Amino acid sequence: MTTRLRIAPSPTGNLHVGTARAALFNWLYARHTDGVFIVRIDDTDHERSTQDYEDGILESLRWLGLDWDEGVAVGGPHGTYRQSDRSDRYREVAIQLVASGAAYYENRPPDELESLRQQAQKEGKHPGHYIRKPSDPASEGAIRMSIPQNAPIVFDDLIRGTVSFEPEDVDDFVILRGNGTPTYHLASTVDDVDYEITHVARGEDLLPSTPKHIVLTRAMGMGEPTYAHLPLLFGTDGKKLSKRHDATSLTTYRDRGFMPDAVFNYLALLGWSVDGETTIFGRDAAVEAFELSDVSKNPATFDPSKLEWMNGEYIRAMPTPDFVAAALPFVVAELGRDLTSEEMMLLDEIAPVVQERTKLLPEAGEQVRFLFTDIEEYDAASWEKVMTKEGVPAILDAAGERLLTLEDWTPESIESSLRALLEELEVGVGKGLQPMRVAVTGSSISPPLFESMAVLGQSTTVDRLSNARKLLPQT
RNA sequence: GGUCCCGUCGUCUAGGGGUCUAGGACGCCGGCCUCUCAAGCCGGUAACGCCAGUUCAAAUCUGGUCGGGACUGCCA
Repeated sequence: MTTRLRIAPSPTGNLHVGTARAALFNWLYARHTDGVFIVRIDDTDHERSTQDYEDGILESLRWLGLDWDEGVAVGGPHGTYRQSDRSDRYREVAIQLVASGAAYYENRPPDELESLRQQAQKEGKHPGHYIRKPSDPASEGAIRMSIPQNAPIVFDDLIRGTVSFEPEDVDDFVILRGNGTPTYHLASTVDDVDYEITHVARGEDLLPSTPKHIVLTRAMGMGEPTYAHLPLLFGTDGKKLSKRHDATSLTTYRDRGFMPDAVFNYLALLGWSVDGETTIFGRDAAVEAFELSDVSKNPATFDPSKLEWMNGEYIRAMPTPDFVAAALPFVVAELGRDLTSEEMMLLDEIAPVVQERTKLLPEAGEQVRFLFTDIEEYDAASWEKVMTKEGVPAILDAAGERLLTLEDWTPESIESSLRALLEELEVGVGKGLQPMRVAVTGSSISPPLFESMAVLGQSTTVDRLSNARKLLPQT
């Protein structure tokens, strides 16, 4: 039997990292088992669902490299499908469940509602748990599931093991709202049945909903899928990762200059490992080794610093042309304009030494800025620390003079020329080069100096040495 | 409050009765290298929540306890 898995994002926001991680695990298992991976758009909340969010979520999934199988689910864009297209089906099931006695119309007299409200208060439960909010319109015909009280609801979770709920702890939950729209529980369960989903891997926050889904599935006369409840992702405060934490949507990671392969790798490591030793691995290796039953039970704290380290690993491992292509948008953003074709050549030239020093793509923009724009102002701390030292004017003068007449303008030639000069001046290499760095790049932190000068060009380099010199007192 | 889930270095994890004086990775600290910054290399720091029980032997099994989390909506 081929496995069939799905991810069901709701288009009420951008793709959340928690959802992305769940998508990743579903995708890994589907690919590992040569199964099917479906994307379903859970847009039963009409108020908050938007087309833009839907498009963004699909784009994020593609960015992460999670491809879904088109042609299995249809009706939505790009081989996905939307629950909003299946309203009739959900209503039909709800009616059938009422007919079979598995569900009932909620229609309680006012005094009974009041006593329920008081009971809810006493038990510390949300009042709406028993009664609809008065402000809700058209509430006459809500349909609730009736929970069979004869036996505990038990299931074997691939990750948790055997989980059991007593029926009296499961409330009669609404499956069809008063306005005729399905709730999440109904829509999701009906779809899992209709699309013959074999494995439901989702966040542990849905563990308490699982008995509801099982009751529903059985009432439809079907057997439930295999469940695998993934450990939650926590923010650094130890709470479930939610919108209140910063950077919870996948697009922020793309925008901050993270590589999809790195994010994929990092997310896969949250709750799972290849062998306990391997840290860096690609999609194929993950697909090869992945088992849902190997997923950890413990919640995982999202650690941005490890992700950043990993991103650096991936950036350094890329072919340089790929790095240039990935970094270009961030260079453009840094400059606020496009690069000319001449400037593109300069970027290609400097790229290797910048690539080594880049952890997040925007850093590449900062590093190469000095190549494409005049130095409007020097970094204040660098100037203070380096340029106010004694002997700096003489160093800059001598360097400018020497480089002005240098014939072979290459990093190697510049290096030997300047090293020889500093030896003549009896100035240490470290001490002597820093003023030049500040003069040429505007900061005491920059790509390697000789490469920087070589790419910048002879006349510009000499000009910048002289410009900085003019700002210093005459000796 | 009730129900359910979870507890190995600060963080992600390996481990599932002896090979564990607990391994790997990030971070942090120190050193080397070095034109700055990175990278790289070397070294260090640091954990089985606690208490019982089973056993010749427990991080591993059992019970309890403490702690954390999720859910408790006509949101998903």
